[in-house]
Amino acid sequence: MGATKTEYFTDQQNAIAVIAKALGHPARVAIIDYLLRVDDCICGDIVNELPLAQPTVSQHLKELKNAGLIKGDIEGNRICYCIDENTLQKLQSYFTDISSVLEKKKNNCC
Amino acid sequence: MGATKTEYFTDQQNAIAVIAKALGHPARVAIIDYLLRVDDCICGDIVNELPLAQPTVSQHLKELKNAGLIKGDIEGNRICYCIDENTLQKLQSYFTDISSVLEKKKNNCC
DNA sequence: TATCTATATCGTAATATTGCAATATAAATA
DNA sequence: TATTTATATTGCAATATTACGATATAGATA
Repeated sequence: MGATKTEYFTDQQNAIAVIAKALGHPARVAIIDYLLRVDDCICGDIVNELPLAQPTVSQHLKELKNAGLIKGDIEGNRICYCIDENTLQKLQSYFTDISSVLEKKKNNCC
Repeated sequence: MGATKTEYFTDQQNAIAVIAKALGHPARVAIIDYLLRVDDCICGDIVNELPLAQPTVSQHLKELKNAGLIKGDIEGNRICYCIDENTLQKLQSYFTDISSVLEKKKNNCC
């Protein structure tokens, strides 16, 4: 018990859940926000932007990377992270689909 | 240690995280999918649609409700759940914002 | 009223997440 | 080469999540 039963759900459902889960922590939302604000990709100071210790930030970055939401290249001393637009696109089109279904339904029963 | 430090982040960041977290489990994505497929709001058999025990489904429904993603009315013996479009709208517009920022940036450095 | 049916809650075990100090790694620089 | 700087990894404690059996609740129905 305790572990998510991913094998019982569809690939699509699991894929959406993985991406959503990665965004399910304010620090990770803050990281995405920061990467959006920064010009180009000269990152390297994400740690200073967050109210968390360096290992904690590193861990959150790892999770965002595992979920495919960001990608990073080694650049000398530093790592340059930026948003992976493809993955965000996936989530966005999922919501677009939902919206269009809801649009057709127009059920106001609740 | 161990608890998320929500007080360190903005209301917006926390709000997005709460909604995303609720979608961060395939069973809950499956529930949303099911509510989208069902005509009207004559639910009442969500449990049979999922490969999980009834208390587990009930718990997932509670979390979706707490996050504002679904709403439910008591209808006699049953509870009629349906999607709360406003909350989904919030997430969707968040992604739309992100997309428009990315569109302007066009940074291909990673 | 007794029973059935649908859902919620409680209690608890298994597992996962969050956060950080300590330490490791590796490139840059003195 | 020694030091500095940026990031990752390890190890661990605190907390949260996931799942479900047992039980409670409450409307519907016999």
